[in-house]
Order: sequence, then structure tokens, then C-alpha cells
Amino acid sequence: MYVVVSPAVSLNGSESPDRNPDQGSGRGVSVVLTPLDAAGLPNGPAETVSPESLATAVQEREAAGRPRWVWDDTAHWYPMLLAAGVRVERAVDLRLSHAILRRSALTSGSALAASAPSAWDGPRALPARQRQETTLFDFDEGPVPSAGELDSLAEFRLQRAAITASGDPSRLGLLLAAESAGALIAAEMQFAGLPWNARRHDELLTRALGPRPAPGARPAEMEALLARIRHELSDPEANPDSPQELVKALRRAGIQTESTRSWELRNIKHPAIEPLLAYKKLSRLLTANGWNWIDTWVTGGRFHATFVPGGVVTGRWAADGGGALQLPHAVRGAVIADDGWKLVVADAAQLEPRILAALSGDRAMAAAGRDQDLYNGIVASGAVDTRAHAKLGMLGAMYGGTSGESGRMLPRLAKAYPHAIRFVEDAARAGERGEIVSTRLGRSSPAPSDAWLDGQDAGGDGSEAARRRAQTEARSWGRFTRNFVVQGTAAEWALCWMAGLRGRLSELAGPAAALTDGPHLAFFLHDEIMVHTPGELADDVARIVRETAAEAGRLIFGDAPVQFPVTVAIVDSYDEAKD
DNA sequence: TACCCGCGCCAC
DNA sequence: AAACGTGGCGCGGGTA
Repeated sequence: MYVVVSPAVSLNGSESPDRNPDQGSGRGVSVVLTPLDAAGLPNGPAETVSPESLATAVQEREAAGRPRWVWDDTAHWYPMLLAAGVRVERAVDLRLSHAILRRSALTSGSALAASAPSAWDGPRALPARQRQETTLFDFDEGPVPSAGELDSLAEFRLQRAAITASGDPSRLGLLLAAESAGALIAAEMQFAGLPWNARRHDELLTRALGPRPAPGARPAEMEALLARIRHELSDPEANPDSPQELVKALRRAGIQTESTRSWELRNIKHPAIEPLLAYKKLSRLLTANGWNWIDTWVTGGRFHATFVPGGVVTGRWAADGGGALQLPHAVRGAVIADDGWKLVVADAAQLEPRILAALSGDRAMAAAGRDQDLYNGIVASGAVDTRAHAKLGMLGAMYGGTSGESGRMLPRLAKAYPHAIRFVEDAARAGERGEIVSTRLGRSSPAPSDAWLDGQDAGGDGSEAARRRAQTEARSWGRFTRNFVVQGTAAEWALCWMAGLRGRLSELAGPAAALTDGPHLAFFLHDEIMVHTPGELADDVARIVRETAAEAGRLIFGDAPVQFPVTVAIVDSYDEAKD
């Protein structure tokens, strides 16, 4: 059973749907709930409810039969339901699904793929704090649509038709279910927030930087380092906050450097370098995750990150605000479970090479990862001599690295794991030819831009410079498609993992407790998840985390002989979880 | 004042 | 040792 949730639109246009109404203000249009069968045909009476009574109506239907809620944008509808204490089990996010189906090679012949760009290709609903800062619609392509174009019933039927007619409905069906579940999870995680102890964070900052300085002033530790830098450079004006000025100051002191990047400075022998590197480290901590960050992002002991499902072309999530996907290890000690609660932190071990082994059907690589660290398994097979080399080589193979240690490992890996290496090489060659590549479940890469295609044309019969530029661009796009298939399929695995985990957590404690009263997902980072749970359930959660990881592998790869082990830590503080 | 871009660095 | 994928973000320094 599906129920479409859509704004009521009157024919005279006096009520127009607003994708970003002021939540909770009472303004906004009525909402229609339309029951549908799997083919998209009505199978019950539609009901019109006021915005104020939407949550109650959803709650009632959820309790009665757990329908699959169909709406244009989870980021628009679900936060207000969550704020009212309503959790839904299943949903279809039409906007996220549309983005996948429009581009997928599996649905290239569908009416949906052929349709003109519309509001369905537009951006997600924005969180409240950004609404005044951005225009409502900001399109990369196509005209600005009228809001009335967002006809969720029609779009749902278009999507069902595209999926049914695709060569492999089960793959796309799984992908869209996982993507939509991810949208629910993202909203729930933002609602619950990551437990964040501002006092502990302040202690960490004070230990590293000194006490919080007055606004605009440097912390004491940075001031002390600055004095040392200036002394060692014999330059009382040296300014490490400006790369341009710093390069000049370094050159005046006889230090030849092209940039002020830490890795370049690290190779220079000069007494100013050590305090300079320390200064840069502290400066980064201060500006990115210092006291201002706490003031901006921590409220009520929680960091309410905005996760953006589908925000990355490969299908990875992006984040918006607070740098949620780049929380530095230096402040993870401030992530502390509530009293009597635990953090269950789980990390998929060597996820991407395992994904590659499964994608390519490379039995030797699958064997290398069986019941052990995959990189150690590669060493044990005799292909390379150390774990570091195995890791470097595999990352290079998946990223398209050619130089250094990584490039030197490639021939050995290609010999030991020919199927795996050929798989990524094929993806790279396809990209270089301008072709599209797809993940296991059917998310396809974007076509190269017109500028890229023009460049390739120009390289064919143009000057030597044009030819070289074309080759450089071709190889660059090849590195993108090479990585796309692995990173994108790893993202699918992670979505399936999370979706399965979410379901099992709600079974464990009951759906009523699943928002914040019981074990719930609190954080996600590409191949790592965190559950905030009452302490007495932590062992159960840890077991479920492992089981759902294995299930995700079976869902996507069937009985492929590749394991997907996870390292699980039950801790009070995020920094106790080993990386 | 508002915007834009390059730099550098954080995460995976 | 630094070149090889996906991102976000704050800053300095420039422009409109």
C-alpha cells in the first residue's frame, strides 16, 4: 500500500504548493493523502487534511498498516512529522528517485528519462536556517518551473513505469528503496542529533589553544607560536594567516617553497618550520571546530547535522553545515553518550576493495579478505610485501593513481587479482571514451559535459597542445568513472546496511522508542555508523550491526563469496573507537 | 557591502 | 613521498 502525500492545489491557483513553507507557523496549504496500489492506481478514498492535522493523520495510518509514504521530498515533509513525534517506517522519495531514474542506463528508454527538466530536477527542500539566504529555486539546468509542476501522483506513475520496464527492476527497486530509507534516516539523525558535550569540547580546545580568547584575538598558544615563527624568520611582520604573505616571508628568509602546504613545508629544514606547522594545526582547529563552531552548531547537548542523501554524484551522502562529514579526530572526544547510554561505533573494514572484489567477481581478492584484514590477506598471498603497500596499491587502483609507491604496486596487484584490476581499468577506459558507467544497483554516472566532448573533438585533429589537453581531460574523466563504480556501489552497500539496521533497531526496542527514546542512529560517515543506545541494549545493537552488514552484502551481491566484516566498538566517547 | 575564487586542510 | 577519487568549509584577497 502506497499513500501519496501532496499539497492540495485548487484549479484557480489561489492555493499553490510551497515547497518551503514556514514550518509550525500555521500557514500553508491543505494536504491530500491518496492511497494507491503498486501500479499507481487509487485503491481507497483520498483524504484532505489541514497542515496542523497532518501528523495525526499520518500517525493513524502508520499504526494501521505501515504504508509506504510517497512524497516529493523527505527533507520537506519528514522533519515536521518528526517534530510532532511521528516516525514512519517506509517512504518513497520521488525527488531522489527521479534523479537516479533520469540518469540510469537501466531506464534510458523510459518516458521519465526523455522528459524535459522540471521541478523534479531541482534542489531539495532547504533547512529552515537557510531559507532567507537562498532563492527558492536555483537550477543548474532548465527553466524555473512553476510550483504546480510538482504533481506527485503523475511522477510516481512515471517512475513505476520506468522501473517496471527496466531490464532489472529488482536492482533499481532495491536502490530506490535504500535511497528513500536513507532519506528517512538522514532526517531522523538530524532530528536526534549527535550527542555533543560542549564542556568537554571546550576543555579540548583550552588544552590545545589556551583559554578562549576575546573575539578576533589569537589564543595564547597560537600567539606564542607566532612569536617564535617571527623570531626564527627575523621578521616581526610575518603573517602565517595569509598564504601569499607567508610565501614571501619564507622566501625573504631564504626558504624556497612553492606553497605553504604542510606536506611541502615538512621537508624543509629550518627552525621556523616546526612552530609554523604547529601554528597551522592550531589555526585549523580554531577556525573549523573552535569555540565559534560550538556556539553555532551545538544546542541542547546535540550537534544537529544536516545530511544530504544523494548529495554526491556517486550516491554518497553530502552534509550541509558544521562540516558533519569531516569531524576531525581532535574533537571526537566531545562526542559522549548520555548517562547510562553507550555509543556503538561500527566501521566497515576495507569496504571499497571488498566492494571491488564482489563487483568484479575476483575470487582471489575475495579469498584475501576471508576472515581477516583484506590488506593483510593480500600480503599473505605474496602479491606485495607490507600491509601499507597493499593499501596504497589498492587505493591507487581505485583512484587511478599512477605515481609513487602506489603506481609501483599496481603491476603486482594486476597479476594477483586480474579480475579486480581489469574491472576498474575497464571503467576508466569507458570514461575516457565518454561513456557512462553504472554501479551494481544501477546508479549511472553523468555524461561528460559538452565542453569535455568539444575538447575531445578538438584533440582529435587539433594542435599538439589541444591533443595533450584532450588526453589530460580524458584521463581525468576516466579516473572519475573508475572511482564512480566502486565508491557508488560502496554507497549502495552502506545504504542497505543502514536501512537494515534501522529496521532491526525499531524491532529491538519498538517503533515508539525508535526516535530518541531507544537505540537510534546518530551519525553516519560513508562506511561507518554510530548508534546511540541505552547501555543495556548495546550488546544487542552490536550484534545487529554485524548481522545487517552481512545482509547488505547478500542483498546487493547475492551469494558472492565476499565478506563484509565490521569492527564494532561499544564506547562512552567517540574518540575511544579505534579507527 | 556582497559576492567570488583560490588556497589549504579536514573527512572518507 | 606528495598526486590519485568524492566532498565541506573558513579564510584572505580580489572584484562589482
